[in-house]
Amino acid sequence: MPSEHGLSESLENYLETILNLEQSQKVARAKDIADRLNVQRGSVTGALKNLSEKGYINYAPYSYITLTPKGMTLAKEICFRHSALKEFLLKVLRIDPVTAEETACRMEHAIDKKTIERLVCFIDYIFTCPRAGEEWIQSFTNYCTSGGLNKKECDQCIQSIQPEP
Amino acid sequence: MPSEHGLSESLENYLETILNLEQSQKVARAKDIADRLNVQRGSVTGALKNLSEKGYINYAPYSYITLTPKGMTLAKEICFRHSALKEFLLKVLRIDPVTAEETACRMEHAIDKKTIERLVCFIDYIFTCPRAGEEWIQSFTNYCTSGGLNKKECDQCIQSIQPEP
DNA sequence: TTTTAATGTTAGGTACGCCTAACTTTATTG
DNA sequence: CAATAAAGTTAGGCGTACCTAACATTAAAA
Repeated sequence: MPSEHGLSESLENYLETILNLEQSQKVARAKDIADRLNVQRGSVTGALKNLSEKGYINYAPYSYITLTPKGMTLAKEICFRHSALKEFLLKVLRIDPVTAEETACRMEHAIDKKTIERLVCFIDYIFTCPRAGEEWIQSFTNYCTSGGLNKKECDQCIQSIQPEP
Repeated sequence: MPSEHGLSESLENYLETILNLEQSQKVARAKDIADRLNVQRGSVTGALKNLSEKGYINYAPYSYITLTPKGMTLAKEICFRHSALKEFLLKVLRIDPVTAEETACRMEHAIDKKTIERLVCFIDYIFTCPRAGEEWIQSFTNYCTSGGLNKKECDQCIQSIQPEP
């Protein structure tokens, strides 16, 4: 079992896609799942049967697909991991949107609950703590490109975050 | 192809293990690879053939295994991803060592070059920038457990990082 | 409503990555 | 140097996750 709950990366992706489709369209159709996951329609059927057997979706041939409560819970969890990772990549590391999306898509299956919660908290901390924040991240991107910091700029920087008297 | 170079997660793990064994022992023996990856000896042979065909290792039946230059480069890259991720989990997020190791092991196959470089730079920045640093991370762990910051403490905190006059 | 198009399913095939069990080769040691 | 142990290989099997192509069903259009 690749992940904590025992679903393969592939099945996690199906579940996630089903939730996304339920939200944007009203129903998840096999064709749309196939399109989003870049697989053939035939492949979807097998995955759906598998998810159904494991109790994550309600599935009957030729009928609509819905998530069971269990499936919904897990699907939301996966989506949450995805968006948390993407937010970190985008807003903290300032990775370009395309790479951020792709990377989040892969990493979401590898990260455990404890770590994702910690990561979310960290993002929160960065944008709450006055020692960090938006400009601090901006300074990070400068640090990355122009390589390094210098004492004078640092002193000025610290002055600039003094609390109002 | 799961990763940028086209090796599966499984084969990446073999390559990484071979490098680790080359470094600790002098040679990588199939038995040791099997032990480290928790697979049977028979499974190793197949993987070695595969890696050999793809040009990552020198392999002949019943002889020692060595990395080709190409294999060495990639193996080092994988190890680098592993250690960078682990460092982030340990020193920044302050995840416990066991979880950090396990999570790094999984995430190392999902993260791309651009992102890992950025992450390394970010860790660097955190421990270089006077607005961040060790105590800032410590304060993060407090933030996580006791939930939140308050203005007074924040003001004091900022005072405490004033540059020497 | 009947034809046609779109969608969904089935069946058979491939590749991967593991397993076990039998066998071969190499190493150890009495 | 032979007997035995350890390590490596092979062969056959299983589950996953795809594919294609043919077929079934449902939906849309004439």
